[in-house]
Amino acid sequence: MDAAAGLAAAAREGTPTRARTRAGEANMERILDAATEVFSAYGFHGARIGDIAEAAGMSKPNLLYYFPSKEALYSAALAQTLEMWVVPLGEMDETQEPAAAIGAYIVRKLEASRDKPAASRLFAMEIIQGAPYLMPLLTGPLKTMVEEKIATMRQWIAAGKLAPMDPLHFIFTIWATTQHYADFTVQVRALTQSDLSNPAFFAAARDNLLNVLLNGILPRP
Amino acid sequence: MDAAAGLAAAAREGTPTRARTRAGEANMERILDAATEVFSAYGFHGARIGDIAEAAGMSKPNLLYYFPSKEALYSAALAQTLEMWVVPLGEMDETQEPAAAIGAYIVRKLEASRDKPAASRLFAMEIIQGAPYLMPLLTGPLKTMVEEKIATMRQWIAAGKLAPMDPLHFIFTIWATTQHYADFTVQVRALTQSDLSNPAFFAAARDNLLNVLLNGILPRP
DNA sequence: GTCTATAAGCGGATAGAC
DNA sequence: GTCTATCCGCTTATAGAC
Repeated sequence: MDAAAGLAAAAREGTPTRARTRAGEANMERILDAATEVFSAYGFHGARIGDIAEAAGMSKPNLLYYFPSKEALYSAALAQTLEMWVVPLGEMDETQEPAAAIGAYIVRKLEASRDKPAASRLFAMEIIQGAPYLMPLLTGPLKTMVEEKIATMRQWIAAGKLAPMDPLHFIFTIWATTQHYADFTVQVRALTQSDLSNPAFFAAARDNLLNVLLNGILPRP
Repeated sequence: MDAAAGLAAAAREGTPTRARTRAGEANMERILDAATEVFSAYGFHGARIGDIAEAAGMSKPNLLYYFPSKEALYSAALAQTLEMWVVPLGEMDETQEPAAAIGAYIVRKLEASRDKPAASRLFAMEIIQGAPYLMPLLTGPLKTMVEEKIATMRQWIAAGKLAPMDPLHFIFTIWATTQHYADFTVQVRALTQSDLSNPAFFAAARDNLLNVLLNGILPRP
């Protein structure tokens, strides 16, 4: 979707890189993956450039050859994360049936929590810490997109396809519940000895969410 | 409730303090409040003892007179936070009607997000970072308590007072949705220009949650 | 109990050889 | 492009006067 792609692209702006060779690109990818992992686990200040370099299999100065500073690296890791975060929302539109559209969105978000948990945690930490890097994107493109989706849900309600409810708070409810499994994995694991990477657990989480959330908003027959 | 009090008390263990005078106690409280604020905003590593001291209105060495190290201070702030986190869960028991009991729990948690948002964020950061301090409490007392509440919900389901569902995932759903308003305040504010401290916004969030979550689990008439 | 001054160590970033 | 060696600033924690 356009808005989502634009949002992610906007986040990438102002991130000076290096080296356009094939090996260089591969290195940058390894660095970004390592950075996502380490930043999400220790926060911006707690993360050590040396740890990221080690995880990426290179020396500290070599990492700094590709990304000029810790801030630039953090910013780049966040930008990569954003894409995963907003694209699924863009896929929901008013031509679909609400139960199918919202159900698909919930499942996509839950899959994202399963497949890229560190990215979800990185995003969560950035927001918790006040969104120093992402704030312009929240108040700009993300807001526009959310308003679009609220309008879609209002149409569904007007058409009697959804029970009357507050679409904005319902979007928060979807975000909160699906991201919880990634952001609070450690707590989930402590209480269940399992997580989304276990197919049976994933299915149970998915069924609970579809069941509770869709039952909560579909009109009573 | 006993389990909840025990949990919070356990978290306080091993936190050597100082000074038992009245003024000393007041200072320690001011320090803990400041610490909760600063640690939740910057993370453990990002937080500066100097900033906490300033926010508490005293010098850095004086703060270190009350708490022997940054770690001890962090640990103490977390312990204070835990109480707020677990006590409401303990209040839910099988003598109540499920809709009333669960509804009351949701509202209590949402009030906690409104009244102590920094504490919620501190807890979230600790979990996201792997729960280095709280892990023993998660696998021990918290787990016991959650299992108790799951049993309660199973009784309600067996009695036909709740639709068949997965109580554990439903508890995650409640935690996720209520804490979202504290942990992601910055995003919520960016999208709505409001937050839980605004009574109308609080009412809208509460009504959405009660509506969606309770509709989702009450048996169809 | 509270302060000033300072010690000690760590981590981001750079210089410069290869 | 990648490394070793090093600089410099910043922050925790302590010493010791008041």
